[in-house]
Amino acid sequence: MEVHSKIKSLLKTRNLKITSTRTDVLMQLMNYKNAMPFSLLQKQLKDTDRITLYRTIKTLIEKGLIHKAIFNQEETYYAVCGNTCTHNTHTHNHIHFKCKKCDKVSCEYLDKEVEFSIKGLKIDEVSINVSGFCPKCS
Amino acid sequence: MEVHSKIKSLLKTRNLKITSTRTDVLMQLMNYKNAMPFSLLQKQLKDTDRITLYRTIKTLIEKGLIHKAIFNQEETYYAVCGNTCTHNTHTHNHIHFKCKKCDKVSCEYLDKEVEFSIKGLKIDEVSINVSGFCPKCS
DNA sequence: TTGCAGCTGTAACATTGTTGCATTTAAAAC
DNA sequence: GTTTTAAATGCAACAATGTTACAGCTGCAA
Repeated sequence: MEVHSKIKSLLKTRNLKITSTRTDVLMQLMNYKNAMPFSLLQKQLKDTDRITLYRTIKTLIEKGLIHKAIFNQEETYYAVCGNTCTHNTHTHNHIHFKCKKCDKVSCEYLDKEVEFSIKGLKIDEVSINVSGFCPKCS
Repeated sequence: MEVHSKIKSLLKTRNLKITSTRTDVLMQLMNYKNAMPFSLLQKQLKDTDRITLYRTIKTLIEKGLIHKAIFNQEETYYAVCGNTCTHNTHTHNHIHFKCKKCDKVSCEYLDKEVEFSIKGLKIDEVSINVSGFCPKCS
């Protein structure tokens, strides 16, 4: 399916109106090979109001269409979710990698889901962020 | 060794002057059984200037005496490091756990260090944050 | 084509954190 | 115990990031 139709269908299945901001955001994230920093998203969509952008992102996250990656308190990055995410389950068998040199953030998929068990604790969400050097920067 | 002397010695080994703010911060973190949210630290040390507190924390992190835990973009939590941390190596064979109900954040130590290998990437820092329910809240 | 729920833009505000600069203080040197 | 000074502190100003309230606009269903 062509990207634009795919976006429309994604929005429709979540009962979201097809607005230009939503389409633009999803388009940007889909075409960007890594997780996209907010500042870049804002730059690319410079005619879109900052607040609208925040609200759009919030909605898309809530509906399981995109997710965010944060390393410490640095800039927030966004990426589209796989098919497994819905409004109530963000299943992420992936982790986030950030290159310390070029700052690129990417989603890395793992063969097996990482499991933790710590006595006494009922764990239901795991977030793993690793940093190091990407192929280009090593 | 008594806590106050221990703090003095910790600061001395890092060539840090023994100031009341530094002593107070370390005292608070050492006496608090979990990782302490910044707001609480600020409340406990309400006579200390906010900026000084930020700078003190920054220094203590740089010297490997404390570390921070962040879940998404929520409040920052701080905890004292184990003996293995220095100014250039924050060795953490521990992960951070946040209870979704009571918001307590704790450091959980793992038997074995978690290792990741993803083809092409040179990984050198791993940060793992899990959330769920603590014994009291399950 | 019309009605309206819900999306958008503007303004105002809150929080978190940083920087510059003048003053104070820890602790080394005397 | 005094003096000295590099480092630490407190204040003011600022920047970034994000939220809320409200009036106006728009997607889309009837």
